[in-house]
Amino acid sequence: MFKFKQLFNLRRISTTVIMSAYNEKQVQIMEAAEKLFADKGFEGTSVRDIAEDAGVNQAMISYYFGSKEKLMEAMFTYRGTSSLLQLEEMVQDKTLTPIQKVEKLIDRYIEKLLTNQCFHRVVVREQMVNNNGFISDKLQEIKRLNQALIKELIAQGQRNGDFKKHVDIPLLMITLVGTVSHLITTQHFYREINNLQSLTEEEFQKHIRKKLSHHLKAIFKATLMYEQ
Amino acid sequence: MFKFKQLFNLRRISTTVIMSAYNEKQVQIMEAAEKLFADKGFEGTSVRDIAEDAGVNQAMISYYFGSKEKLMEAMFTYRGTSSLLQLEEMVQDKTLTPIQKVEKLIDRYIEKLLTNQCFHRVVVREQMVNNNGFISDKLQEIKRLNQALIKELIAQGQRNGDFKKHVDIPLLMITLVGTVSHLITTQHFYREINNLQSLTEEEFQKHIRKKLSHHLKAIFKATLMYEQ
Amino acid sequence: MFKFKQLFNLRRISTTVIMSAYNEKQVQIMEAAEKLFADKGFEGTSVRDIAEDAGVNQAMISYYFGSKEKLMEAMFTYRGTSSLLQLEEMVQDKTLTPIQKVEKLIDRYIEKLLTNQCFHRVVVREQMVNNNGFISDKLQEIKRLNQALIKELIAQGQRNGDFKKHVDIPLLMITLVGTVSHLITTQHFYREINNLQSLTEEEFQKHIRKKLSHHLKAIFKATLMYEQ
Amino acid sequence: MFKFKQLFNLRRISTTVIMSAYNEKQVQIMEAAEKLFADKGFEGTSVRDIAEDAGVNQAMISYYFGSKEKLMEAMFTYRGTSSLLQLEEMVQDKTLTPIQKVEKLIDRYIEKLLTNQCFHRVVVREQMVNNNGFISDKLQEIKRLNQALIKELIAQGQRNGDFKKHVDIPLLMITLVGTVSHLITTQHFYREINNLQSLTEEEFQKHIRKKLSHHLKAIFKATLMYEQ
DNA sequence: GATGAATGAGCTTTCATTCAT
DNA sequence: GATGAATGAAAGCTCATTCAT
Repeated sequence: MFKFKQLFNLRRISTTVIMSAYNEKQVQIMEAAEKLFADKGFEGTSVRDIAEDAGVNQAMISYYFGSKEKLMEAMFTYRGTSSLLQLEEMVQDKTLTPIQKVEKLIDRYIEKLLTNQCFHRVVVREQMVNNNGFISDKLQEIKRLNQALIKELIAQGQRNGDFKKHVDIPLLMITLVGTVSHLITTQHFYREINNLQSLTEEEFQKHIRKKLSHHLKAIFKATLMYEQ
Repeated sequence: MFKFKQLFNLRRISTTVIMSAYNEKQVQIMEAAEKLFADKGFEGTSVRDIAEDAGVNQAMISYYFGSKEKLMEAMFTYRGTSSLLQLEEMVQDKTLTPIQKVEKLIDRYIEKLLTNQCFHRVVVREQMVNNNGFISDKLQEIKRLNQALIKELIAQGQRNGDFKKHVDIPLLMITLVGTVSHLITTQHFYREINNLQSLTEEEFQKHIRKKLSHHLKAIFKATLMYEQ
Repeated sequence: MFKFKQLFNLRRISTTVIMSAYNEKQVQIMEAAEKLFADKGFEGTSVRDIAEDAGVNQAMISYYFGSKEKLMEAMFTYRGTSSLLQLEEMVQDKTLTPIQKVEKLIDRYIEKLLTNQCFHRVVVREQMVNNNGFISDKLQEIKRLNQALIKELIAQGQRNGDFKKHVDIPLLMITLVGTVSHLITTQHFYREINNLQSLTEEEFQKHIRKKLSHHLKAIFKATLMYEQ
Repeated sequence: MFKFKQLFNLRRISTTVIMSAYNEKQVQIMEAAEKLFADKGFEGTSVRDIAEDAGVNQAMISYYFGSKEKLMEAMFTYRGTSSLLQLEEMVQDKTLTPIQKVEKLIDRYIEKLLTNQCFHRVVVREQMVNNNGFISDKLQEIKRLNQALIKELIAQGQRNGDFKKHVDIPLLMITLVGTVSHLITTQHFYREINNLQSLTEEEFQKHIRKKLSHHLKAIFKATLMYEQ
């Protein structure tokens, strides 16, 4: 019996290939689940639905993940690893000014959430639950780490005099995440209210990417920098 | 049989008081449901849970609302009525400057969401679903109306020269809603990451109210007004 | 919702009516379950089977008993109460000699097991499981009480000189129970091997009742009494 | 494919040694199954459980035995062979008196059941099922043969005047088997009720062996022999 | 008007077995 | 010969709803 064996393998990273800890079928299942959880929520999605969409047998979900719950956790392990903004090297990058770093951070963050909209919607649902065990822990870890790195990044700008001394970093983060997040989760309203139905899906995504980038950069600059 | 008779006509009793169309027991049920839907989602909450928490018979939910689904819709009718920011008179108020109106708007909005956190968490969950029928319609109507009023409000400031000409109002709205919303739905993380566990619940609520107000006003001013 | 409410009512005993703690439908279910558990074992019987045989909906079993497990426990509560041999008054009866009491005991015991063969087969299966929780406790309680009463009964015979001083009461009990029990559970072999297939079921039951009575009384007498 | 080839022919290798028709792995599986079937019953035991306890692959059980059902049958073939009390030579043994033979029979029987308690518990469960196909046949064959031999053995005593003429041999057999059987299957109750928890497992087994031997011999003597 | 009883449909999970190698 | 992967079937249970009073 296979069950859970390779799940805890470390991800081996070579120059080009990232060996996933999950095999093809598992990824297939997780991606079907992700889409459904995003649309209908965890409880609103049945294992039958997932199996059908993933084109696998219903029993295979238990076989590979143990339970629906564990499948969700696996999804967070799978996606969650890349939810860290991988800011470390950027924070230390000496070729960029703090303001360039902030701009890069904003674009990178928008990019990350927009290209993982399904998973992000799952996160939005799950982070509302107070004590979600494994998932809460995972999310808290990611949030804590991201905030620490951004704090350091802003501290650099404060040290060299580019940024104001007193900045409410936690709230600024919440505005960044909250703005992108809210637009992602309510984009159908945004589209309709602002009469953007004529755009193709692709154009629309490009549109909000650009708008968000400009808008958030302006907010960050206004918040962080002295008036010029 | 009683069913659904009076549900959809609000009876305006006097000039100022709107008597709810829902009787005591119905409100009881809706409030229990609201709390549970906020915590565990619509699908994650059983009619039995609601009945238990509301201290009523399980059959009574179908009896009073027709179905679990309809109960949710009733909740949106009940709460949704007051979700309109009631901005009309404020927009027309000639004793306030546009900038004062914006500040009042922000505080009113923060206040509204913070005092209706449970319902707001329900909204956050529900607005993610694309075609939610009645609920989507209700939400869209509210969003559309709110945006129109704010547009008019900002237009006043633009006309009298207080505000910049080119403002991305939709995105500014999304930042307002997204920031408050994200803080509400992830407050347990915010509290832990920023070491605010020592505060009482009440102190913590006061804390975020003040922080949000200051933070969002600064963002709005920076976005709307010319640098001085 | 009904669930488990009246299960813990005390059995009210009036002159003629014994109010069962279980309603008609519950008894119906328990009797269907008893038959099936006897034939196929607890694990070999599905809730579907029980529901079908009892002529009720599958969900009703959970509704009335909570679970399959709890149904079994209810069965032991229902039948177990009468598993006590109700010897108390007989033990104290001064109109009977000890030897008459022993004979009455044997007949009563044979009678009890033969008229409750299904339940008895369930007991035989269940008593093999070492720590069966509620059921083990129930069985132990019954066994302990029965043995205590028989000990007292035999002590009476020993005091008045009818019975031998040194009698292995526990083993004598095991012979009594084991003999009846083994014949009940293997009666189809007994019938075939001893060529009793021509008897009707009723005749056969009468046959073994008589045989057992005679056989066990002889053993008890030989074991308890001095040779004459 | 290998399947079932050699299962049903015992190869008599030398005059005294019977090489089992089952290979090491098969025996391993059967012994794990025996323990589990004894504890939890056939239906209560999953193929996975057996595979785990036997330290083999789950598929191997179907591979070696065809099915779970067939595994059980194989177990009866494996153990059942030795379930015959091998009385033939004893019955014909002219160096022993009938009474000695009966005593030897009792001890041998107690010994057999006590050293094969697991298998015996499986038998107790299975013999309750009315038409168990292969297993019923096997059991009936054993029971029939044993009873015939004992009949002959007792006939010897009757012929030489040691034993009474009218003895209910079938019931006497049932008392023998039933007593040992009932003690084996309810030994945990026996131990507790008679306060024997201080004994080690080994001491306890020795204890009941001795008690049973003495008790059953007394019963047989009283039943078979004239009072002296 | 209100509710205990009842239920069909659906849920997640485990089952024994077979397949492909 | 041996086994990891896979699966249809069935398990026990809970669901939202309706019925009968």
